[in-house]
Amino acid sequence: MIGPTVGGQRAAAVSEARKHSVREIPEATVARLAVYLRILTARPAAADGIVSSAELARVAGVKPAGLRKDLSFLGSYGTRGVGYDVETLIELIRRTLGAHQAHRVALVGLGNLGQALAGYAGFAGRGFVISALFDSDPAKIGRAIAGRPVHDIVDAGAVCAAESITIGIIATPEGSAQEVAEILVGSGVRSILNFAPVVIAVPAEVEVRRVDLALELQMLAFLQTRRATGAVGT
Amino acid sequence: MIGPTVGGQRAAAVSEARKHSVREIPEATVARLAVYLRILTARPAAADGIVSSAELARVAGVKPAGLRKDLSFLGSYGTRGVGYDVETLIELIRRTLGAHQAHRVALVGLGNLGQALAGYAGFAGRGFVISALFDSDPAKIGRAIAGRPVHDIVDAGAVCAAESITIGIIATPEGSAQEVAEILVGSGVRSILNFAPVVIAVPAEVEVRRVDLALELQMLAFLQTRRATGAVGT
DNA sequence: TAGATTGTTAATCGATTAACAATC
DNA sequence: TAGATTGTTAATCGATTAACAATC
Repeated sequence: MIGPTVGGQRAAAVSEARKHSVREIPEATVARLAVYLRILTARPAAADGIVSSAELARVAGVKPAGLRKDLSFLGSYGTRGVGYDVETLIELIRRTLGAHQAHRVALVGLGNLGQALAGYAGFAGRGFVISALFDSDPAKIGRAIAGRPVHDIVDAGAVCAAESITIGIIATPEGSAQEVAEILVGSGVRSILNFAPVVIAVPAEVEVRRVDLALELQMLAFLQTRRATGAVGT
Repeated sequence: MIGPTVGGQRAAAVSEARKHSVREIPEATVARLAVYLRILTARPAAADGIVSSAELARVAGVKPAGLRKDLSFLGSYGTRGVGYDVETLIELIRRTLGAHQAHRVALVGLGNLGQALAGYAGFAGRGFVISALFDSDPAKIGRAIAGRPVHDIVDAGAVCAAESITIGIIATPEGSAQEVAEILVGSGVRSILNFAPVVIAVPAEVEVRRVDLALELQMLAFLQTRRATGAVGT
C-alpha cells in the first residue's frame, strides 16, 4: 500500500499538508510528550482527574508555556480556567505516539549491556516487548537469557518475520554494528536503536537513533569544565 | 586558556574568535566534537596525517559544511586546499572537551543495568574511570562487581571524597533516584548521568543529563508511524 | 462576575545549510 | 598558476520563551 519509494515525493506532499497536520509535530515535542505520558500514567489518579500545565510542567522539568505549546500540537483539549483532563490527555498522547499498541523488538548482542537490556523492565512498561535475542557467539546461542532463547544471528530473517518484529536494538561491539544493521534491515526491521559508538549507514526509509553512553559523560565533563572556568573569563 | 597565540598575522582573526571562546560553543557542536574525536583516535593513522572535512563528515554522518562550522569554534587550524592535521585536531578537541584528563565516576545502583555499566569497556577508553560502586541492598554491599567492591550508599560522602569523584551515574529504580541524587550532590558530585526515567531536582550548579532508554524506543516507534502514515496523506 | 488557566501570537534564540571568497 | 579545500557569511529552519487575549 504505502510503497517503498517514499523519499522525495513525501517531502513535497507533506509540506503541502504540513501546517495543519498532526504529522509535523517537532521531534523535541515528541520526546517531551513521551515524558508527559509517563508522568501521567505513573502518578496516582488525582481526585478530580485534572492536571494543570503548571503542575505537569514542574514534574516534567519544563516551563508551563512550553508544555502548553507541546500539547497544542495535539489539538485543543484543555479547559481554560481549569486544566487538562488526565484521561483524555493520556489517550491523546498515546494515540499520537502510537503507544496504544505493543511493539516487538529484536535485541542483537548479548554482552554485558545486551543482557541488561534483555532484562530491562522499563521497556515492557512502555509497550515494547523484546521478542527475540540474537548473537553470533556459539557459547551464547541456544542459552536462555531473561527467559528467552538466544538465536543465531544468521536466522534473523526467519525469526523476525515469525515474530513480526519491526524494531531492532544493536548492542554488539562497534566492529559488528554495520553488519548487524544490514542483517536487521534485510529481516524487515524499520527502526534501529544503536548502542555501538559508531554511525551506521542504512537505507533512507530506516530510522536510526544512537545512544552513546560515553558521549553523555563527555558532555557532562565539558559542561562542568565550562562552568568552572567560565566565571573567570581571562 | 587557548594558549599562546598563533602568530602576528593572525592576531586579529584569533581575537575575533575569542568572542566565541570555549564558553560559547553550542552544545550540539560539543556533542559532535566528541564524535569527531572518537573517529580520529580510532582510525588507523593515515600516511599523511591529514583529513578533509568531506572525509571526516562522511564517517561522522554529518555534512561537510556543518563539520567545518563545528571546527571553526576551535579556531582556524585547517589548511585551505589541504585539510586538517589529524594530530593537531585530536589535541585541540581533547583540550576543548577537557578529555586530556581522566574523570572519576561513582555508579549507584547495581541491578541489571548498573552491573552492565560497571563493566562497560567504552567508558575507560574515553577517559572515564568508574572509581566507586554503591548500592543500598545488603546482599550486594561488600560483594565485588567488575573487580570493584560495592559500598553502602550511606558511605558515599567518605568514599567520593577519598576517590576525588566528581561525576555520578544513577542506575537505581525510579523511586530512589531523587534521594540518591541528593546524596551524590552532598558527596561533592557536580555532574550526574541519570538512567532512572524521572526528572531529578538538583542545585543549579549541578549538571544533569538523562538517558531514557524506553523513550528512545518510543521516539523510533513514533517516527516509524509518521513515515508509514505520512506517505498516504490521509 | 471574578479568578484561573488555556491556546496562540510574536519575539527571540539557536542550529543548520548552502554558497563562495579566501588562500594554501 | 590551477586545483582543492577551508573559513565565513547570510539565509533558512526549528525551538523556546514570554505575554496576553480568549474563555471556562
